[in-house]
Amino acid sequence: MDLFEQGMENEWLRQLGERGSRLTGPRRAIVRILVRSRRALEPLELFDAVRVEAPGVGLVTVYRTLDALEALGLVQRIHESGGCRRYLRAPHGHQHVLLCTRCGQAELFDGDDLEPLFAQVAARWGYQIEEHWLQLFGLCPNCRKMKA
Amino acid sequence: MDLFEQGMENEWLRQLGERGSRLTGPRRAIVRILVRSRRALEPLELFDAVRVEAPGVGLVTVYRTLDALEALGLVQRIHESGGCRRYLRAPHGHQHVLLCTRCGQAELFDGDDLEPLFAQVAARWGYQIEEHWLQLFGLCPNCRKMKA
DNA sequence: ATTGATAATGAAAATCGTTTTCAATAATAC
DNA sequence: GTATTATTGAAAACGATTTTCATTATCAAT
Repeated sequence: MDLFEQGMENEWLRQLGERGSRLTGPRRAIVRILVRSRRALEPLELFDAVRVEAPGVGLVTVYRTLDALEALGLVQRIHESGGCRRYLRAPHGHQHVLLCTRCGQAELFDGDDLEPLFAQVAARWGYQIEEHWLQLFGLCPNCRKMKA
Repeated sequence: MDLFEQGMENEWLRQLGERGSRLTGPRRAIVRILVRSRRALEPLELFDAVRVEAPGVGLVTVYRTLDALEALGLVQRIHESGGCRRYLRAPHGHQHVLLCTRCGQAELFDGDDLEPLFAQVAARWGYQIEEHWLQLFGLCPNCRKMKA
């Protein structure tokens, strides 16, 4: 049923292992939750979720595992006006993040190619563009109904 | 010479006053620095800069003034991978932020109209888009030379 | 399977940036 | 000028994250 998540979980563990990390119980539990979450999660939320299945895990390990996954580019910090501490699986290629401001649900959408805009800005300001961030905020279909 | 900054400074003070805030020495000093800075500044950096001209000002007042200016939409927190604590004068309309990753210099560029992209995403995901957030990172002309 | 080297762990303490509290001060309306 | 009351700076409190360290568990080599 959740073949997609299962596959991603295995891939993340593989990449962790390849990097020389040991595949411990806490790490497996943390990856398992992250891969399956439809929302971006704060370290403490993730900690709570992990402890349901793996009661012994410490908050410090959650922080350390998030760092490792971020270093591998598997997970990304999400920036919001209220604070920037939630993490989400990282977008690939031209994907960008779309967040529901009410329930926090997150989507990764394949955005337009923004290169023309970058070229234009680069020409105007003389900058050499290295990176860009685009994020959209709105109401998901469910929350739109709720609100109506 | 710096008529532009001077004008902006007066405008910010006017808006603070209109909101019912008192025009105190510390506030004037903080606004003066912010309006003239070509870089986004952390509260502590701003504090240091302010204290050169107004030695008595406390760090707490810097925080409180930044909050007030942010509430008025005059100043905006800048998001970066290394942390999200620097503040910059806020973009207007379709303006977005362009940051030099080396020296921290910031530009506000008039970006393309991104509405078509939003409409496309809204249609595909059923979201009602409320807000968007675009930032570019790169090397400014000066830092490009330095590096070469 | 057993072992040994060492990466990873959890708990406690330390640290960092920011916010709260509070008595003293200063800006504004009268 | 004077009274009112927002603003101030210093100290203490705070929450999130990081560091430290002794113990435990993974994994490679036997």
